[in-house]
Amino acid sequence: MPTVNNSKVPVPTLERLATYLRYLLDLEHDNVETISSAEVEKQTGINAAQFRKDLSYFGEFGKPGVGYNVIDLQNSISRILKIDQEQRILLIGAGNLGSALAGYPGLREHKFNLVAVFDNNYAKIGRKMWDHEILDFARVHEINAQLKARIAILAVPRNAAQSVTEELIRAGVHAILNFAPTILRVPPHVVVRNVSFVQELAVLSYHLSTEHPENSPSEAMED
Amino acid sequence: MPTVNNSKVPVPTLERLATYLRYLLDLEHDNVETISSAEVEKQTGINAAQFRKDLSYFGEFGKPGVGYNVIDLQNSISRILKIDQEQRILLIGAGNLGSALAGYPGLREHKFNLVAVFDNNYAKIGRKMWDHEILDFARVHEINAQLKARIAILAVPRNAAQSVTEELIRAGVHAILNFAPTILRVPPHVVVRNVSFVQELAVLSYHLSTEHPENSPSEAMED
DNA sequence: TAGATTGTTAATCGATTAACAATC
DNA sequence: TAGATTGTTAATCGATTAACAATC
Repeated sequence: MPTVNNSKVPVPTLERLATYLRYLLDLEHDNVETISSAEVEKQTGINAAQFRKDLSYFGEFGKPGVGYNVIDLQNSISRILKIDQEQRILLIGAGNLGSALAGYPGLREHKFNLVAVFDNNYAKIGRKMWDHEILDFARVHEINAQLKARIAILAVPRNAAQSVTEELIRAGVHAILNFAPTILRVPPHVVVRNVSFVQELAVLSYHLSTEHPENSPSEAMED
Repeated sequence: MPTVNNSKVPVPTLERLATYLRYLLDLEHDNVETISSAEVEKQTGINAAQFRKDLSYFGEFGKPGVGYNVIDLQNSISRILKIDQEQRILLIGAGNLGSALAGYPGLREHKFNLVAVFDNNYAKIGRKMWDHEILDFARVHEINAQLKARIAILAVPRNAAQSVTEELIRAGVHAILNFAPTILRVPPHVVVRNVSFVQELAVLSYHLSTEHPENSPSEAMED
């Protein structure tokens, strides 16, 4: 996917940082104070050298002979990903998926702040979804001039996705999480991440069929 | 993510195959009969050699000097991904996300057949979600002995995810699409794909902050 | 035939991982 | 100090892409 990669940090590194953060929150919950990269490997399956390398793009966070302070590393990763501060988000599309996303508590927990919900369906505009009034997408430019959100979640039908994207960019959005099953064409300064359920299921389907001649229920867990 | 990769086909190739398929459906809709790899590159941004290489893992699908027949290639890719035939799917978790997924028409369109919905909440069991009665997850083994679904979609809270996964594997599931924000430990014959909204947003957030000093709305589309 | 485009080889690029000197 | 573990370099691995002979 031709997603912009202006920096030298590999995208897989960024994805893993989010994984580490989640894992560190678990460790904090279990009152673990310090963790070594070897322990990370044992518990997450991510190679210890990979973990250290990922962090090394951003600085030095551990103590040789000791490891990493769980809370400090949490804070460092949050700061790297810029999710230590509020990130305002627009949601476009108040259908089933939009509604599920708007109601997802994980957003708030990570300081993602859904500031407005838009749709173009007059049957929906003016109604409430969770605690958000559904706004007319035609007003997105005007409204985002105030809100200044830079991230949008796109949960619209595929045939609307490209035109909505272009309007969002005019309204000042720089980053789009796209749930529509289509490739968005965007200028180089805009970042897009695609989520496609059907694609994920197709990859699973491929693995199933090739690897499993027949039903073989198993009890063993690896590691 | 330590997802199983028993075959020699790169996972990115499989992901792109699903993308090509989507694109070919658009072409069919536009009554395009034949397409060249150069045209694919122009319209999807995926390198022409990449496209040909991806297909070459599975055979020869084009005619030198001519290109690829749109319909034939659709059928070939569907067969490769094994989505030319019905794939039965279990959905675990009848919350907001589960409901949105169950109502998603894209599943049916791609021959994914949601055959049962489970939850462990007695307030939900017995109710209807779309056209599915919500079943007691405690009965998954018994019920899937009949249904023989091999794919499950996991839309449960993170703290339930691991135990539900283990029960699913005992019930004969080999492939899991995991929406819970946690790393699942599975035996080697089980394939997992993770979807994490927060992770996606975190990657977007990183790119935003590093690349855009200030608001600069733009009208230009690339290409 | 001449022109176009494939399938595949080889070169390039980039990400992962092993190894180890530095250091707590 | 001795043991543990980091940060980083260098080696390995694998995926992407350019180039081109084969062929329609």
